[in-house]
Amino acid sequence: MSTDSTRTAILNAAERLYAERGFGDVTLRDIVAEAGVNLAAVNYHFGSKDELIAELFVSRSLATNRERLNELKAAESAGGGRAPIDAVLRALVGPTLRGCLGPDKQRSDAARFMIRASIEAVAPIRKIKNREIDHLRRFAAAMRRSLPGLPDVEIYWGLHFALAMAHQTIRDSERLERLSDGKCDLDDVDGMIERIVAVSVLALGGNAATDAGDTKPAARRGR
Amino acid sequence: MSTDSTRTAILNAAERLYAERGFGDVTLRDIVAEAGVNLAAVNYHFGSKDELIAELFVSRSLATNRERLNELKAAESAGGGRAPIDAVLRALVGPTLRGCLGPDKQRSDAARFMIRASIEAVAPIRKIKNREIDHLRRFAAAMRRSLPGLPDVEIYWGLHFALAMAHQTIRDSERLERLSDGKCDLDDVDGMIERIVAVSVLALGGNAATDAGDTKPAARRGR
DNA sequence: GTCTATAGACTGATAGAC
DNA sequence: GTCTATCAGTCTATAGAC
Repeated sequence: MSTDSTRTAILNAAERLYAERGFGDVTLRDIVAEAGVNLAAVNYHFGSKDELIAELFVSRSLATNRERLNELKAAESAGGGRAPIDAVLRALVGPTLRGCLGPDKQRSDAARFMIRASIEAVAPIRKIKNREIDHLRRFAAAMRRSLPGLPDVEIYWGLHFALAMAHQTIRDSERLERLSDGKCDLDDVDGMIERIVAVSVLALGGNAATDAGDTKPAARRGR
Repeated sequence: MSTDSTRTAILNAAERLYAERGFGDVTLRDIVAEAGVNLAAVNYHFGSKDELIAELFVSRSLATNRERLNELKAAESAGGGRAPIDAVLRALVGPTLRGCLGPDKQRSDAARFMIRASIEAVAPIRKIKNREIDHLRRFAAAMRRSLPGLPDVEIYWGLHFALAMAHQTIRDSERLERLSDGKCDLDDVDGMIERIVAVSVLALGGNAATDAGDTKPAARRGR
């Protein structure tokens, strides 16, 4: 037993139980029983139940954000500081989707924990998500570099819709599978990413061209 | 005071407090204090806290579903049993968005309650949402009538993406407003509806034409 | 650092009098 | 139907042994 084996035992047990039964149905006593440690250890190592949840969530989402930025950086380097819009969007939604869906990932505790976090949105997690805006601004900037002629408002809506499709696909994957009678293949993560990227590119008004020219692309066709 | 004034007092107080502070931070004691009734009255009238939340949610969402189907029926009648795809999608996302967003609606208890329900997704509400599939099948059928040539899988993805954009816009309206520095006008509900409908139509592969012809419309453009 | 033991506040739920 | 009183369960927090 090394110095902080108790700490990691708590983290692993908590992630497993939250992934399995959700946040509302798992008590600290369940977690310490699963981890084989004492109740007081949670308070000693994390301070409170909320901080334990927060620690689990931040470590996972920092990893995803790092992956996103690495993909973005690689795409922009390859293009001499300016990546095609589909590459930017792929860097935005790819890591999240690959982290949560897919034939194997679906069963990993980490993936199911992040899905729970997305669906149930408990208080400590909501607070962390609100600090995510700075991270998204980097992608808005990359999209602006990719589509210089496009008004800012279109950039933001496009970014928002891309995230919307990605997150809701993670949240409601079960419903989509049932609604479509299995016709929508949720194990084909790459196909799903390309689908979302393609729709987002269309929403931004074109086929990943460098200059947009027109100022009112896809939306606003009035009724 | 009629027979069930206590019951409605509880419902109103609960909706108001949940709208204001969320589900996690409102106790039954807060609700009965606000309603001016006794603690035991909640259990007498509703059975449990979860059933009280469920009753609030079902009554609101049944109203939205009714509105959706009315709009759909009107559009299909006008078109002789077959509505243009944008009208079908407008009937799907319009009532939800108008019910939750907009300059005045934002402040109504009912609207804010439904936004909370969408974000926090507490257990009793999740269970109800899972029974919503039959309702969505009606819209999938209407979309199929509208776009007869399109493969089912495209119908389902299009329906899913339309709902994704609508729901995530409701859930994350605050973040979008901050990210865009107010450039995305979330008070312009009609503009937002048209935007989502337009993108969804593009995702389905065209400009609301009657026959799709091609079988692989928007998505799947490989990397 | 980890544990036992326990305190104190709060929660949802219920039995039983009226 | 409405109330009081009370239950068992939860969480945070801490004192003190090892």
